[in-house]
Amino acid sequence: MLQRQTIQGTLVLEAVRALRCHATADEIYTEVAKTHPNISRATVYRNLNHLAELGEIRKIETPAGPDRFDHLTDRHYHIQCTVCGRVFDVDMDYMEELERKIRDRHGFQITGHRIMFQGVCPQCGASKG
Amino acid sequence: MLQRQTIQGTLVLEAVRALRCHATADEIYTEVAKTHPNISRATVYRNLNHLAELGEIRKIETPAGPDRFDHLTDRHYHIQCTVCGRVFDVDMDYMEELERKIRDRHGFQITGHRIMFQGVCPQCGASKG
DNA sequence: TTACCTGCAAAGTCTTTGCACTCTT
DNA sequence: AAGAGTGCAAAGACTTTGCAGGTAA
Repeated sequence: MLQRQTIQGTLVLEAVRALRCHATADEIYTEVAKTHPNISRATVYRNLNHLAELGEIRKIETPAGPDRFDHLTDRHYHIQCTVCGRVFDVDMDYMEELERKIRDRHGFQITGHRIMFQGVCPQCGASKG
Repeated sequence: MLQRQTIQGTLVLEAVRALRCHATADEIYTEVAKTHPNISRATVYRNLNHLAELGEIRKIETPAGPDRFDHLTDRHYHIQCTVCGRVFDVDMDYMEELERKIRDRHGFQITGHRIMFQGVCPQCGASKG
């Protein structure tokens, strides 16, 4: 159950941190494969999921496209560019009070919430005119 | 380009409205197949996407599991039960002002946002004790 | 008639899993 | 040793797409 120290696991974690900007599993695979060409995608996925469970990284399920992985583990919101697909952090406080409201109104035990903004990033907006 | 009136398209729309509670494509397929057994999943998917583009229904991409389709087309938020996977509407006003904040702070053209709460629904919470 | 729509099957995308082998501990 | 981790390939879940024929307008 406990994480065993492996080269692959270390490289995956380093890659998530190095790529910073919410990389996909495939991007992480490509990054790691640069120095460790024999690694398999399955190992990358397994390590990403494992690290996410341990809280070392955070998995971001995007509405469209593959999941992304964040080196920041505090709760925060994201915005995804509908043109290039990249995901960015949003500068906004986490609104815990929303969860209280829902818990009181509906009979739910709330474990969290996520907000994903959609829009066009400055770069893609500029390139189109 | 314009929607042509077909039996399949009509049935799909009716099924989304009849099922109400955020059905998956597969649930809609099953529902329609009851009266029209020869329909194919591809046709269901095509009609769902088409109807969503036309604004007749709304597609809800869930963080985990298949997309769901909502007969309500106004903007609102959702909560997904992490046990049974069902999606429910949240009784909370749409917060347009959030988008303004982001637009001003980051250089994004915002087209929308979605909030998905996670939790355990009353039913699943009760059944576990 | 036209070109959109359908059903079928195949393919596509993203992720997980079974298996035998290899490592860390 | 023991069993978690690995690589490979296959499968899995969900969705889209190519094609030939059907059908609404």
